[in-house]
Amino acid sequence: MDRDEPWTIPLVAVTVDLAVFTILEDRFSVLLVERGIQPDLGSLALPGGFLATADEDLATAAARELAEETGLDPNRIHWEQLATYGRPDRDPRRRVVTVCYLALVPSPPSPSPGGDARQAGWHPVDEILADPGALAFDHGEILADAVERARGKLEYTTVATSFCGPDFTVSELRHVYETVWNRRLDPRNFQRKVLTVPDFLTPTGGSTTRNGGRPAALYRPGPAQLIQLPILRTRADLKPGAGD
Amino acid sequence: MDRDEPWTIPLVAVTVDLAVFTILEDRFSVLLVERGIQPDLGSLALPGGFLATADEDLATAAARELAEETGLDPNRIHWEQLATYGRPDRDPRRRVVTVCYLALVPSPPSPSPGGDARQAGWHPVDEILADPGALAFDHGEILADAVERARGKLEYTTVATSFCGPDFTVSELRHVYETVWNRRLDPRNFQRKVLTVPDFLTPTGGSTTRNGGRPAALYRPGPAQLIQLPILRTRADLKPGAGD
DNA sequence: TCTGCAATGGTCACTCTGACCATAAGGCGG
DNA sequence: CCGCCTTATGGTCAGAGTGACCATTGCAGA
Repeated sequence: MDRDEPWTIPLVAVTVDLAVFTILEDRFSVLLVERGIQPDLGSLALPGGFLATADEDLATAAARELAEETGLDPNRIHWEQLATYGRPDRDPRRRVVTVCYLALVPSPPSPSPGGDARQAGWHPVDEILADPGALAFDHGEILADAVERARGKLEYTTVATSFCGPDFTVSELRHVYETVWNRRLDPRNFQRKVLTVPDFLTPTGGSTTRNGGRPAALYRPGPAQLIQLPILRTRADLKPGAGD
Repeated sequence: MDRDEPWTIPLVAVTVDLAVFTILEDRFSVLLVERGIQPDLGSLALPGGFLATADEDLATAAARELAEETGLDPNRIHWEQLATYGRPDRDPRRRVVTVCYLALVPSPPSPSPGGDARQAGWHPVDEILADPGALAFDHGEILADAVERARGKLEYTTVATSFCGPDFTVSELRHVYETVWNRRLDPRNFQRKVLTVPDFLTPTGGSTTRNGGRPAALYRPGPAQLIQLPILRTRADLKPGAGD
């Protein structure tokens, strides 16, 4: 910067990007859109967009994009800020800083096309992560961070219920954990654990036979947000002889 | 937005703000600066500043500010992104989005004045948190988030060693935990636990009598970053009759 | 040499977890 | 209507981990 030239506050383009997860056909899935413009025309990417105005609140922007991309009411799903990515060359057209959010949604509607009328769809997370060039820009890195965040939050918080419908069984909740963690959990031990956590689940009083076999008790999410004695996905690995 | 007027990408001013923690005189402390300009002239605030240029990398900006504010080499301390705060009116002068980072530093040098030649100093965290209006803007909220993040990371990661010097004793590490968590830990149980965590601590082979009493073994940080079986700050609360 | 202090060694009861098996309660088909 | 299959839930046991507590050790200082 020329010393004689007065410094002015740099201004930057800001976007919000979304990592929206659900469980579809027993697979941990992420919402991706097909880019309708260059660069990376036709590539898959996380949905998102610029702030609508220079003084749009970040969370408002994220909620707007979330509603647009999923057709869901942001007040009724779990979403939270992930991180901000700010390498200057992450978009070759121009400098963009992106504030990323993750969302966990229950059985989703068919995704609706976004502003660019591009194809949106759910993709199995493990398939996308296995292909380093699958996503445009730095969205592969962002997705990996979001997946790890989601996996971790299932240990310490009650957000797993966000993947379930309004009423669910312990077995259905266990399938959420098994699908997100790629790990089989013992049905008995899992049930004993989650029913021990205070205010994790609230019994509805009803039951269901929708999964066949013995009728299962139904639950709703309880008021707790944190799990004080966490459900550790790696604990079984600590056993002698444990392989992964 | 007027439909007939073409939309242009909004540009926003971006800052990085720092929550830098240390332990000073047995107190969990945060680095604050005294504002040298309006608004809130004279108020305390977290240090930070605008991007130097429109295409300065976010992490580079954070490292630059960190070096300026603490006099420490960012390559030698633990720092990480906290979150991004983007309410449009958080600064009454103009719209500013701030990307916040937290840093954990060992026995600090005296803080150096920053660009505005304003006073910088270390303040006990609990005193600042206890006074809702202590900090300018939304820095009180940011500080609360950073404190909670720091406290949580001591459970699941090895970052507590960042508060120690190059070589430290288990007792000194325990004091870190006790100071950050405001909680007394049993010396024997703490030692047994941290020495059980794989690669948390590496014995130097030496010992020290600097704390009086029986000579204590010295350790350096081991290579581990995550603590698979976490050290839970709240576990003692789970005992029957436990009060907080 | 003795005392005090802090670190470390040790122990026990209790809690939590992983593995496993048994029983119960439905739905479905013959 | 009965038998079988499936899934959910009840129960148990051994081992790991934790909290509380006390004893011993190894230094420094008087």
